[in-house]
Amino acid sequence: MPPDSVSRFRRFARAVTTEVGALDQSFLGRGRPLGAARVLNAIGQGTGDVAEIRAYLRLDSGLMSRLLRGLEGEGLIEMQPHPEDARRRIAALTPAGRREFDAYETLSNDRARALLARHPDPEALLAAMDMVATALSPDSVRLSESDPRSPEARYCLGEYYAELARRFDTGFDVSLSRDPEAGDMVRPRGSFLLAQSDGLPLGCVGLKGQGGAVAEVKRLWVSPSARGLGLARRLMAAVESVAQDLGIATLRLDTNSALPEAVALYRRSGWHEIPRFNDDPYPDIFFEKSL
Amino acid sequence: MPPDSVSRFRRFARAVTTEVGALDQSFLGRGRPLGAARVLNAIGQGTGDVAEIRAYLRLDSGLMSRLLRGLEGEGLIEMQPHPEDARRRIAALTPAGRREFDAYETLSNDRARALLARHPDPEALLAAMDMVATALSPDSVRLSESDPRSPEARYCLGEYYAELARRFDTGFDVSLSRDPEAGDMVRPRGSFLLAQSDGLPLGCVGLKGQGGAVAEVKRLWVSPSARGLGLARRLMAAVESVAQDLGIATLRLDTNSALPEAVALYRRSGWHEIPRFNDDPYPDIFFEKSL
DNA sequence: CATGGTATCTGACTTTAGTCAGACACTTCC
DNA sequence: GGAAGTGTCTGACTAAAGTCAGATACCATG
Repeated sequence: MPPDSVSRFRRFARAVTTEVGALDQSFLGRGRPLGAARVLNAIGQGTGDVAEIRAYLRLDSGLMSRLLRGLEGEGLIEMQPHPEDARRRIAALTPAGRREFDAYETLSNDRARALLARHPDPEALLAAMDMVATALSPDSVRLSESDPRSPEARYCLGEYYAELARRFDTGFDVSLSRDPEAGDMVRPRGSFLLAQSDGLPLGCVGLKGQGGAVAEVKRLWVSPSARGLGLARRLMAAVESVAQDLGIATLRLDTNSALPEAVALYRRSGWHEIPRFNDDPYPDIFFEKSL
Repeated sequence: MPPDSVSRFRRFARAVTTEVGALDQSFLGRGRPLGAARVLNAIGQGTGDVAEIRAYLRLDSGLMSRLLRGLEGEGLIEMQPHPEDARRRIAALTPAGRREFDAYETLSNDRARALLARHPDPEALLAAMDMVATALSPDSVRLSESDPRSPEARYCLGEYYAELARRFDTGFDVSLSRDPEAGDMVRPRGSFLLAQSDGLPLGCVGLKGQGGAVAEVKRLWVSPSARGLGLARRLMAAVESVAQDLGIATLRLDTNSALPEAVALYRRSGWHEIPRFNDDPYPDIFFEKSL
């Protein structure tokens, strides 16, 4: 059989099924059935809201109730009433529960580290995993406003600069570009938007304002593992809507013809070319859009 | 939290766990417990040898026996004695079993197709999946002798030519190169080795002989998704051992300095450079090794 | 404040998965 | 040919997972 798409996909499915099964096995080593371990993990990760966990793990209410009682009996969790709705309940880890949760985390993390360590090119493997994870859960990409100095934002900007350096024949040196002050990309003057899927930053865009009716769109970047999903378009639409919110009438941006996808996107979405409006050495095309 | 390696890995793990779970759910739709469905699928895929299936699915002999009886009772399989060992048994699908097996296959395949279809770049996604699958099961790469005209071999050669075309500034045209007759790479004159993991071809190498004491190593290729795992070295070691088997005393090969990894590998493994021994336009370095 | 809807709990189940010891027929090796 | 080992089957279990029909307490609405 030649390796057609479907059988390649299914080889992948077999490999990950084995891996997932092996992780489950290792979870059993802590003397607790898998169902209880999963609930404990969900509580440690998230809100502890019983209904939410139940929806996430797709558990019957009866089963859920019993599993919670089991964990409570072990002294790992404590149940509290929901502050706004006395029918609901919130589970919280006790110190012992936190220790047990950490032990499960360690199992997962060690497995991850071991697998990455024995691979010749961990960064390439992670990039592949990012792409697969994004493809498997494409609906989960969420946009949010963020401080441009947050770790996630810094990560995106770092990737953005690295990509510019690769794309420009002359390389790219941040210090030569007019690096906007982070304060210009924070409300009320501007904003900074992040696209994230399950915690992983996949893209960003900045809105740099000076308090006037004109602002600049900067730092539009989408991770290679998430390209083609329309994320850039979503980011641009979101940043325009934030700009309107801030009372901005005109948006500008500069870009480079070495980034043809970006240029095409701007043209498609109502931007028109204008003459150079700064003396930054890197851009060679300039756009404007009235809101 | 910045996206460190481990949390990227674990995002991937969450995404595939969800996907695996969803596929299991869809399998349940056929009114048969998962255990029985898995056994039926294993029988449809492979040999039907009970011991083999039991090892693959890690099932207790008692459980296995009951699951088989259940499938037999449904009229989906028939048990036959093993021709060489009367203790062992072989399971074979009945026509009804084949239909049921196909229904499960369709569920999996449709899922795969749907996911690939909604992705903007299916080939990139598949390459990522290949890399992940190979990383998750690195021990499973098996070398085997194959006909160079088999579909798997053709696939490898096609990838090999495409890669040469990318790597050479001048491009690469197979017809200009001295394309060996497939017959020269078949025993007794030569051989062709494939590296495969779970059915997916990951690499190849050819041994081209003319019946004399000198033969040529050709077409060494390793898939990008499996590089760095020492596969090229394994292929070269295997081809040398086949050559000894065939009574060949001296091996030669030609290559190009645009492929520095290959050149380094040859130097590391006991080959020494010799003068040009053909007038093929592409190679510019020539090696020899005595066995 | 009555009504319908919601979140969780309880008890009484069934099904599935997994374990273990022993039986049996066969193979392998001395 | 006998001893040790192997592959499968059987019966008797346990544990885990999942289902379902109330019960109970609470919320939202008119």
